[in-house]
Amino acid sequence: MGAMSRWPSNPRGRLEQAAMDLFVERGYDQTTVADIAMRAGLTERTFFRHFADKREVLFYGGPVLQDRMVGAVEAAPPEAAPLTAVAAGVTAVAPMFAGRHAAARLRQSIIDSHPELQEREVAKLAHLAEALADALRARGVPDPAARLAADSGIAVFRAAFAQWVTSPAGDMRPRIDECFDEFVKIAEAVR
Amino acid sequence: MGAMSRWPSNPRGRLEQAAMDLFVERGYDQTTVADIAMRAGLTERTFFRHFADKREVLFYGGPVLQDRMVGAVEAAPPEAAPLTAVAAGVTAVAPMFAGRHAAARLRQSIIDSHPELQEREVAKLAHLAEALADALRARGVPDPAARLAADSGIAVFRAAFAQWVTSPAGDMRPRIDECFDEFVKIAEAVR
DNA sequence: GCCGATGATGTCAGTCGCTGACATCATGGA
DNA sequence: TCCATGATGTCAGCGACTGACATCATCGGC
Repeated sequence: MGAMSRWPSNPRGRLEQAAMDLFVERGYDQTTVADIAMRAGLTERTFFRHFADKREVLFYGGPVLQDRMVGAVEAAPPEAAPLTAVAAGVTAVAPMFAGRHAAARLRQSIIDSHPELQEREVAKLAHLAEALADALRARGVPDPAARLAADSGIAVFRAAFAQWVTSPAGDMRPRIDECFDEFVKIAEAVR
Repeated sequence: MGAMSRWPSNPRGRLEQAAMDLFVERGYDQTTVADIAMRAGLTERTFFRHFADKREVLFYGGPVLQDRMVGAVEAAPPEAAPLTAVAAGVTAVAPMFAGRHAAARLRQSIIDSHPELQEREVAKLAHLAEALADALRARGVPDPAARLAADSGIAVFRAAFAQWVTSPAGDMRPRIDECFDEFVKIAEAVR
């Protein structure tokens, strides 16, 4: 096993850092993978052993977020309504952003600077929605309700995140609650 | 429905058709852009003059759909609630799928066969959602409501489309209405 | 009917993302 | 000590994509 994260090693972290730095310094498409690897003291080939492609270096936190969110949905009481379970999933993830406001902001500015990265971001969110929908189906929620509830949860998350990053630092939780309330109001106002 | 254009020209259509054929015959990543161009009687360079990249050849109908949907939102009565306006946009687009069930099904099976294409598809939907949100903001709907209502509309559209393609041929309109009702029920059940 | 402008296409060369195959090297356990 | 293992380096190559320039067809003006 022994994957120690001492200083000289931790190649993955070094690659992530080098990539972020270079993307900020020169921009995403003025940075080659070879550049990133060189700054991290590694080779291009090694980069691709740690990340599936150039974009992925910015999205490595994804799986953790997904596991947490899906776990909270699975842990919700069986009698909870679909959207209630999804809301539990979304709020369960809020603490993961504590103290990361500056980093999230920087990361988001990079993503917003290049369509290729935005594409990957929405793909990650779609994947997350799919995992949420699967968790709901496992709770007995049929389609299309499962898909709709999952996509609704992601919509709330996206809106809350957007509010959170563009505001001065603070907790993400109240933003989620606000957006969730707003979401319900919008849906009810249609009557 | 063939409408396979006449012999002379219409290079874009020929490229689209050649790409579809080859993707079905050999699969997406066993098909090079040079293959597509050759079958269409053109060169690789010409392919990239008509489509921004290899994926785009499958997504050329996007802008039309978006214009129609956004137009319907803009045309909705000013006093209509955000989600009502969005619903008008989504339903306005249903007729565009009439008589295209088989084609849509084929296209979807190709997209589902490769992550790169799924990524592009959700990116297109995200772009559509953004356009919808802009139309709502132009109607005076503030954030995060505009974003939430737009994403909700896209969620309904996705769910309705998924129901429609996986069912025997028929009109898409009732699917949209069903999914919209289901969506409202889900949102209300949270109380 | 000729002629030059315009736009679409072909040709060529090159960069970069990404992969397979194989060599090297450090580490740790038998 | 030795060798199994995993991480890294090296090399060759494919395919997506782009810029630059040449060619060619078409068409309006003369």
